[in-house]
Amino acid sequence: MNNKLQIYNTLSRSKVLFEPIAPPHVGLYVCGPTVYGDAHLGHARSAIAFDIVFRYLMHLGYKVRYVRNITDVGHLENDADEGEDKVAVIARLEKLEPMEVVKYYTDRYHKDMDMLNVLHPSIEPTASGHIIEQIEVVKTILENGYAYEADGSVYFDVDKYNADYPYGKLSGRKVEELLQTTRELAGQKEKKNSFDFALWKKADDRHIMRWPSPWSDGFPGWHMECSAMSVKYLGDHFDIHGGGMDLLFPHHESEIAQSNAAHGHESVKYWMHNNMITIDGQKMGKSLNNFITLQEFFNGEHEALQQAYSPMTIRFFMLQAHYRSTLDFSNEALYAAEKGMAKLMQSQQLLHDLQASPRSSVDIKPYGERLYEAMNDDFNTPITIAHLFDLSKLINQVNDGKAQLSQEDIQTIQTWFKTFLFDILGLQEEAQGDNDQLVDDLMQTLLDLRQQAKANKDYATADSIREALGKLNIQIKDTKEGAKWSVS
RNA sequence: GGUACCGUGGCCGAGUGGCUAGGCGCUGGUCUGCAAAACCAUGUACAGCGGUUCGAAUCCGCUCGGUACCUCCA
Repeated sequence: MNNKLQIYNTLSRSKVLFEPIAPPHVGLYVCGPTVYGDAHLGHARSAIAFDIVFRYLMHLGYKVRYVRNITDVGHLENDADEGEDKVAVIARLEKLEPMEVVKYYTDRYHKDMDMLNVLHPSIEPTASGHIIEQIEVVKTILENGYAYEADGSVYFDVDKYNADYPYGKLSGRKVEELLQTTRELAGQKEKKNSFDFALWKKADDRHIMRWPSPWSDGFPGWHMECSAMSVKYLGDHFDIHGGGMDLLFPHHESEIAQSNAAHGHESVKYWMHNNMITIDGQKMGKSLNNFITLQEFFNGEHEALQQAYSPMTIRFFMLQAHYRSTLDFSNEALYAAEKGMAKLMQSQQLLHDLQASPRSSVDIKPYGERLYEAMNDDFNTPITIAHLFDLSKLINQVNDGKAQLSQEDIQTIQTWFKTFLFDILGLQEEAQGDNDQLVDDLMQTLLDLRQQAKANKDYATADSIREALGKLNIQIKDTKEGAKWSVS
């Protein structure tokens, strides 16, 4: 087991050596989507970033339990109907049962993630399925004196908590400063302080999603589900908790507070946060209404898109930037990713029929070491990809007779591609359409015709065949071994 | 206003003191009937100003510009 993995811990704002609490087991919890709309590029970022973490940890030999929740209870909607649940708002608009909305978008989310080749988490708990667990945590926090009840709702007493534990340690905030900056929000009158947050909220009459509790018919507070479910499945002290940077405050900060208040200690050893996707320099997000859904990327149907981009192009695009950097969306960048990935895939395929030499003209060992170094450096996928491009160049040079590789080295490189490109980065060759025998035979017929035309120097016919196929997105390449075709 | 972060060649994007990042694009060459692909060649980029240092894109200060969080958001 490789023990050189460095992870950037948001808590310490530095890279630290990853040392699991109970090796070989690793507990990984990631904040999943709120299922009230289609997944967009930002959701993909988070899912892919932690898919890489999951995949690499498994590759290193750890036994990982990966928990990613589905938020189906919804959090408070502050602007419009106060105290109303996000999922409930949509449900009423569409005249559907809330759970119908939840099911619909959960299914679509799963489908999108499958297309992006994101592995399924080990456990995918829903907030609505863990109301009892959440109530238990609220009870414990009340018993420990860090919360108070007001008119059927329960609030976390930040002031009281802050006397015993530093509130704001994750996000670098201070309670005194929060006092001056917090705005007027729903339920303000019931709170002792503006920065107190709800652990349990009483539902008003119109609120359809509600559950009984010792305090009122209502629903759990914003941050409760992750605290309750992470601990339930990973224990009250686990390794990694991840999520988007926009969840840092108040969501994750409050989770830390809830852990201390409930268990007397923090639950999370390493906090990881992925950065945002930007569009025109601005965060792509639900609230700004500037998002492009994954389905729109896949079919190209959005005014900002010049073409469709395949799921693997999206994935490759993401991985060419480090997960902690913002990544700016543009057609040019996506196009570059598409071309770059095709190049990698092609040289990887070339490996299979590469001419081996008695001995290699280069020492390939350093290439492999660099691949691991890159991944060990806080999952630096852009560097990993850069090294794969170096290998790609080497392969092409061998193919051109400008370098030599032994059979043994060719096999080693094949293993590296399988391990890093496919297993760890999770890329896959795009489906070549319905590639059945009939298509193969038809294509061979066409290529034979074109070859005959070429032999007769009837280039007009040869080119017209190529052009006609080009319009069907079929590319012809003349190689030493004859013409080859591929679907883009 | 508070907190955190960023500003790299045409585009995207690594890199935190000295060693070619990488991809895409552009241009020229090799190959090809022509293409495509590939290979070879090609860009003295680090917001500005000052400082530390033998040496800074990289450290420090200031200025300018931008973003995120402080409200649900991946």
